[in-house]
Order: sequence, then C-alpha cells, then structure tokens
Amino acid sequence: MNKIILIGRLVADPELRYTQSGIPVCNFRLAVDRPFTNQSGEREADFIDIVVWRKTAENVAKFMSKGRQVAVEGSLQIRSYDDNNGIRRRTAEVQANNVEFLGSAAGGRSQEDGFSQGTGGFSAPQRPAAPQGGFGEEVTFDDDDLPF
Amino acid sequence: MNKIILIGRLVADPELRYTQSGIPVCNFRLAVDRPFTNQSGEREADFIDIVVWRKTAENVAKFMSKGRQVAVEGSLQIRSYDDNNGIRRRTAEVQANNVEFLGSAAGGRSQEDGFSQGTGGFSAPQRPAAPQGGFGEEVTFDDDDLPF
Amino acid sequence: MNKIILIGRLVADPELRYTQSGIPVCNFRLAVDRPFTNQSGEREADFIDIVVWRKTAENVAKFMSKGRQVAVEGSLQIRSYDDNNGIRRRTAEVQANNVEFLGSAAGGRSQEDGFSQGTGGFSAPQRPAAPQGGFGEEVTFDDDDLPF
Amino acid sequence: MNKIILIGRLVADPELRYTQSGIPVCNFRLAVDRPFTNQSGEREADFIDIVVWRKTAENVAKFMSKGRQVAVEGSLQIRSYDDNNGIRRRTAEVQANNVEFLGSAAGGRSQEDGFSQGTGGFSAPQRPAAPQGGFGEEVTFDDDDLPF
DNA sequence: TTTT
DNA sequence: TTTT
Repeated sequence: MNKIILIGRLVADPELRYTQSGIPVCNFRLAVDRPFTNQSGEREADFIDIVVWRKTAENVAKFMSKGRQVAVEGSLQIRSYDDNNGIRRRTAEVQANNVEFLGSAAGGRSQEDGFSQGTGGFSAPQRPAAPQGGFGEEVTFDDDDLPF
Repeated sequence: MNKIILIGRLVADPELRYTQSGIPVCNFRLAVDRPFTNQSGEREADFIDIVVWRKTAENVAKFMSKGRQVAVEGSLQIRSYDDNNGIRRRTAEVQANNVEFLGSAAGGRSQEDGFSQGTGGFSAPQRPAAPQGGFGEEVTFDDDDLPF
Repeated sequence: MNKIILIGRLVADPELRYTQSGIPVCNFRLAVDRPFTNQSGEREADFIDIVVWRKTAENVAKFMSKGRQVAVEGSLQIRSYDDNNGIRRRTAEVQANNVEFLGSAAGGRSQEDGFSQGTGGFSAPQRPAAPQGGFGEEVTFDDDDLPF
Repeated sequence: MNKIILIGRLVADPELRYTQSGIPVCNFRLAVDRPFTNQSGEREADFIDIVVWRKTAENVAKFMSKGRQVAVEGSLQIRSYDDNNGIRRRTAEVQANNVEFLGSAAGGRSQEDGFSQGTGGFSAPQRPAAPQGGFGEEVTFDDDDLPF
C-alpha cells in the first residue's frame, strides 16, 4: 500500500510533454501548507512534485495554472540516481491517479471548475497531431518512466 | 491536506535518537512494493524514509527491526538545502503520526505483535536518564526539526 | 488503521450542539460525488454523515453552510442498535479529525475562506456562556459518544 | 474524492457470488480496532462491510478466511432504502479497489501469504463453469450494483 | 525558483 | 546501501 492525498496550489503552470510513443505526461509542483506555524510564527509549505499521465495529464495542462487549488490522489515514488560527483541522490515525486480541481484562483485561466479528473474524466481533448520524436536532445525521459 | 499511508518492511533496524531537549526521534527506511512489475518483469519497491517522534519513536525502536512489516500513517515533508557545490537539493521524508505493527518476520526480535502504536499507545518505556547534550559533533539535528 | 478522506459539499447547514459536560459537537451531511455516472447516465453522490468535536466543531458551525465545499479527514465509525421492532440496525458516520474549507459556493455565508481547520486551527471562538444542561429531553447524546 | 483505508481482520469467511452476467463479487466484514479504549477500559472495534469485484473478489474468496488480517483501500458507499415499515434506512459499505493480505492468523487456510491483490494481481483463478442464473429467488443483487 |  |  502506497497512498497519498494532497490538497494544495500549483506554484507554476503545469508542463505537458509526451513520451517517445506519444503518451501525455504532465508535471507540476504543488505548495501544500503545513497545519502549524514554525517557531518564527511563519506558515510553511511543502513543495511537492506531481506527475500525471494520459487523459488526466492533458486535462490538468488544459485547465490548471499557477495558483489554482487541486486535490491529488496517488502514490509516492522515490527514484535513486548518482549525481555528477558520483553521490547517490534520491528524488521524490507523486504519481497521481486522480486530480480534482477545486476553487478558482486569481491568475487562473479558470472556468469549467470543480469537476473531477481521472480515469473516468470527461472525453479527452484531442491529442496533438504529432509527438515529434520526443522532447529534444536533453530529454532523458521515456516510456520506461511509465508507472503502469 | 497532506496524508500518506504506507505498508512496507524495514530495510534496516530503526535508529533512535534524542533532540537536545530530550525528545525521542526514530528514523527508519521502509521498502514499499510497487503493485506492478517493470518491463523486465521485476518487482520494484520504493525506499521511503520515515521519522517518528516521542512515545511512538521509542516503541518502534523497541519492537521493530529489519524485515518487519508495518503500516505507517503520516504526511510527506520535503526539505530543501544546498549541497557542497551550491546546488539546491531536496529531501523527502514521511513524518509519521502512527505506526501499526503487522505480521512478524524472519530476523525480527518480534513479540508483543500486532498492536497499534501512536498517540494513544501503551504506556511509554521509561525515558533514558540523560540525553547527554545531543548526538555528538556531527549532528545538526535539533528541536527545530520537530514538526509540532 | 481506519482513515477516510472525503471532498464534498454540505447538503444542509451544520448543527452545533454540546454534550452534557459542554463539549461542542457539530454534525453535518456531505454529498460526495461518485467518479462515474450510473447506467442511466446520471451523476450520483454518497450522502455521508460527519461528526466533529471541540474547536473544529465550532469553526465548522461558524464558517460553513449548505453548499459549501470541504475536505474531511477522519475515521469511519459503525454503531449498532436495535430499532423499535428489535431489528438490529447499523449506522455509519465519519468522526472527523480535520475539516479543510475549500472554494466558496452559492448560498454560502462564506468569507475568511480557504484555511485549514483542526487541532491547530486559529484561536477558538468563545464558548457559549452555558451549555444549559444538554440538548433537551429527547437527546440521548452524551459524553460517552466522545471518540477520544 | 472518497478514499478509505482500513486494516482489520475478517470476522467470518468471505462470501463469493456472481452477478447475473457472471461477474464475481465478494462480501466480507472487517473488525477494525479503535485506537483507544472506551470509558470501561475495553477495546472496541468497528465492524465494516466490504465489497470487492472481479479478480480481487476471487482471490479474497480463495485465500482469505475468518481471522485473517487485511488492508483494504476503497471508497465509502452509502445506499438508501425504505424498510418494511416505510422508514428510510441507510446502509454503508466499502467498495474496495484493492485488498492486501497481511500476516496469517489462527484459523486461516493461509498459505501463499503476504502478496498484494487488486487490478494488477496475479493471473486470475479460472472462473467457475457457470454462474447458474444468479443467487436464487431472494437475491436482489444484480449488475446494477457494479460501481464501475 | 515557490502557491493563497 | 536496500525489505519478504
């Protein structure tokens, strides 16, 4: 069992990409407020990276933007890699199964609000004509990253 | 909202420490199996760092060991810091509110099994006589890390 | 482990009461949309009863109203009783630990929106001068219902 | 959003049935311990009804039995109906997406333990030759109850 | 690098 | 560096 549920706001517009085989992937970062203030009396937040796939990816990219509030349900994935100095680093991201759009926000291109996204969402926006062979040279991201 | 629930096995014995003011903290790493095999047909796992505090920390340290299965409930905390080369790094760990001990395992110092740990667990094992001024020189860990 | 997380809208204004010893309790019902439509193509919802206590109870009563959207975190509690014909009945309600106020709604007395309620919420609204001996004759509800 | 996660023990052997169109459904009841004792110092539990479908239903029926410990992930579903006296009654059950088998128990026909059940479980046990037209006269249960 |  |  690996279940995580978050409610937070996008700290930037989401980024939509496609794997080499044309599967939509959307990345965004969420600011999730901590329940308590710290010793300095300030409110803190965790900034958590989210990944969504396929139809939900396209819907997030289409309807969400910086500042918008969402609920995310998914699982926590930890990846290990060696950095340039050969030091083992670890990376955390939430693979989201479902993204629910909540109240609108200043700066949002908001409309069509408040509905639920996920496996059973509304009919997908049309796929772009061609994935054009991936993201470009620097992209190491491919179908192997697909969690299912 | 920031809720995570994990079921997995300890990849090593838990480590119990105390903050400068004597609050018990326990760290351990969990192997959480992914639901599916990867392209090579192998089962993968996420290795997730857990932190628990106070009474639950002491109970985990006392009763849990490498290989034991637990359920953890908590929240995902991301911390940012700059590494030696001034590169911004991020660290993920689960602040656990509750740890439930599940089936025993080979290698476990298991007994008193299957009960639930947390705010309302059984009476705490006695606190060690003196925290002795912290962990030693290299320890940067202090009361400021307390999430509540 | 018994954890439930819901996002939905109040189907009616919340009701605030006090136990015999003066502890605030708030009851409300949530409409939680199902992710899919049924065979007739209609959207359905589950109507789920929520109970909150103490400070959070008072905050829900103060700030929430019919139509407002909230996120609830708690546990599912099933109570058994015998009805007038001696038939065993069961009742389900969610004991909420935390209620997060989400986007506003038509009909809401909304303001002060979007903050989180719970153990660590803002300073409690003042307790009413006197609980006045409970709810009245028909009330069977007392301190024994307190889940903690 | 409607997510529930439970860890508990089967209070009786699970019951496997089939819808009119041959879809496997498995019902069982879980005893989920409450974290605290009541005023009399007794440990209490909630007895929660679980429903699973398809492959997972068959696996639960095959491998689980009274006393076995499981983790369940699903959603809380409330159904309304009128009883014999025309009184509106409500029924609660958890529609499980996933059932994870935990440690074995006295009384279990346990073996093949500890693996995870769900969408991606191992190859399904063969479907029984014929659903034989449903459950019998008194069964009101049909494909319309399928939550997806 | 961070959202309201 | 990873658990069964």
